[in-house]
Amino acid sequence: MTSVGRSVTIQDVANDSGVSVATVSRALRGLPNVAPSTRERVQESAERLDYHPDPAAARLASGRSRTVAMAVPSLDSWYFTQVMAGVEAVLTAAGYDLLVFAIDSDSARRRMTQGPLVKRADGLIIVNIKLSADESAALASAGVKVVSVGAASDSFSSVRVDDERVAELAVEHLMSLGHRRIGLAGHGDDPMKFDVPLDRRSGYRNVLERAGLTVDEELERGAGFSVAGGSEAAAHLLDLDDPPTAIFAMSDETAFGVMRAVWDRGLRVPEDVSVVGVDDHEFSAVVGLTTIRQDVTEHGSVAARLLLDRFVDPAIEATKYAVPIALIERKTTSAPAVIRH
Amino acid sequence: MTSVGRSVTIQDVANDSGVSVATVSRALRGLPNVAPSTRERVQESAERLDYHPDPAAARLASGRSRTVAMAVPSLDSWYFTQVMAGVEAVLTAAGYDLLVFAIDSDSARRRMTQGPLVKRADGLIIVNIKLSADESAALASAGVKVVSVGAASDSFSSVRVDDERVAELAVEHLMSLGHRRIGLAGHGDDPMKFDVPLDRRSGYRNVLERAGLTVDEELERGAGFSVAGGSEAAAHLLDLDDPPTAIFAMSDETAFGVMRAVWDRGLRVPEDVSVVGVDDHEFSAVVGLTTIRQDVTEHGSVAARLLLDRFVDPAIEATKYAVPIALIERKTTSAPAVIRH
DNA sequence: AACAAGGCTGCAACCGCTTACAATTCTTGC
DNA sequence: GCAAGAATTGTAAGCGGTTGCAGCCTTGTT
Repeated sequence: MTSVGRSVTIQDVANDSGVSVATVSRALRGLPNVAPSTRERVQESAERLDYHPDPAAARLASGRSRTVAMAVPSLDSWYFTQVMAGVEAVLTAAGYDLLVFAIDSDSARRRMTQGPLVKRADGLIIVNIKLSADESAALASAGVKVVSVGAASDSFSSVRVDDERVAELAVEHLMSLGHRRIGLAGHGDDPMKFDVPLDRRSGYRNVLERAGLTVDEELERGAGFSVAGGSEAAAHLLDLDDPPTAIFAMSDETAFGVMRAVWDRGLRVPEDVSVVGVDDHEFSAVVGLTTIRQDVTEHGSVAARLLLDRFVDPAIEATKYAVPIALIERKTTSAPAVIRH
Repeated sequence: MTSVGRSVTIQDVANDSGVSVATVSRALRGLPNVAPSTRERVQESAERLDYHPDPAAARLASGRSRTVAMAVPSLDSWYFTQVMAGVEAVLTAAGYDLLVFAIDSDSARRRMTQGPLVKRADGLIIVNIKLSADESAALASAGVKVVSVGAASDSFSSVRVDDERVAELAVEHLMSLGHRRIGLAGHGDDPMKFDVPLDRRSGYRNVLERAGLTVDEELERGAGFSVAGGSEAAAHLLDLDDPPTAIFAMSDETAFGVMRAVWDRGLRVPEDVSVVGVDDHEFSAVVGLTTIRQDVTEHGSVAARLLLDRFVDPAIEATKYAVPIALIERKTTSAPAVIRH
């Protein structure tokens, strides 16, 4: 029993409905030049026989895989999986498959831009990964459409937030509360070299400069977009001779780490140190973190949609989609205990 | 420029190395019965030409896709993505592709067990989803190997924790601190009908009964494994005439929601209400949540490994792998303010 | 009534790889 | 030195669709 019964093929449907396999193929895929009555008959047969085209065969014959790959630096981060949720929803609705890759090594990265991956997907969504010119060219010449989330690009569409503005919103908020010595946690050398941290640092500096303050590089501390990174950065900042009264963390996860470090020193948030993050992570509401909200799932759904559009019309121009942002004030920011000037 | 150049095929390698395509195929896949010298020559050609077999063609010819699908109730939960990280790492190392599906509707569920999915993957990893006998049979007869994470099964391998024991550890810990009125947040009618919540409730009840306490169903409050669910459940429990002095939440995410609700009432954790969760989520350390630790990523890697084993030896028997657990005491549990008896 | 123009269908050639089976070449035992 | 058996390699038939091209039927024209 449970023999792996040969599954029903297009030939079976053709026999059943009395037409050729070519007509079945055309009828089922909604191509023109099929008599309505024929199409109906074929559809009825297909349904009755529970026919499902073999994706491998279709792929081989057509050269299209109806699959898109998504490459992220790591799978265990909240941000990436939120994006993935958005991507998956749109793709599934359109009948596309989603292939997932973690790009956590050079070899994985090579796999992404060279042979293997390319033959598996029609499109690629990269998240917080910046491609080199060579890599972009390789993908383009292989016919793989790319959409970038997080990092901008000239050669393909991207969806991101205005990162400078994100930082400006956060820092302006802290300035308006009276803070003048504001730490920065989160820029730094990202292994994937993408520009989000740099843009956010620019925004941070813009606000300080516009207010006539001098930028103190001592207050800028690199950190991964992670809890651990935030803790490490905050520990450093709090140990300064003249520590900041507020810290702008480049992501909520970083901010949680910052808060942890503040608490570990017996200090209070926001009485001793104000903290503001970016994302509006699910737990931000739990701990009352003030943050710059962005709809991360929307990043994913927009990216998927842009890619699908590109499939139907390859000539469509690359667009830069900016997701809206907003300051969400909660309980981790307040006026500094001692106003400095 | 950037013309989509025809990529190099097995025929090109055959020509280059002066053998037939059949020999190339055998040589490159490491099959026996290929002269060492020939194999070497073929490998050298393949490498020089940058040959990568077309997965669609291989799939069509062999009937195997070297792809496994992973189905989760939702993609935006910490738990599922941790599992995914473990799965992806193992799969990628073995040269397998990972297809991801969110099973959030009946139609998605049907898609999983019937035609479409089955033709896309050799194996399926389901997380916190319990298959009906019909569904299992459908997959088996289609030749798809299944491994379950979270839910147990008789027909295929599963990896999970001893859920009764998880709950016992948590509740025993609370009892040892002196708590006698302990709330439960998290069991309840899961849309995917899986048994983790029920088993954990059993464990919870076991401890109470062993201690000679009567089970008060009023203290058992359903909730999704989410922050919102935890808040809702805790709000209900705290409104009881005789509220619990401690709450066992079935996941850390649930526990965070519980804590939120406690704080919202102006109460303190653990002084007024002790809280213990399950998972050891990344943020548990941040907020100091006492929890029952389980290595979720390991769930994924073990599941993937079991599946791969099954591919090489289909006759291998279904195993039930239990991931170790441990109580991690932090700062959300303490003796109750008033010891009742 | 003859003819051109479409609208539908079927034919058949791939797509690139796997794998039975046949063919050829080596080894070995005697 | 020769036949049998083992080790290699080649031949060719699929796998299940897609799609360019040709052929057959209707219709509408003149």
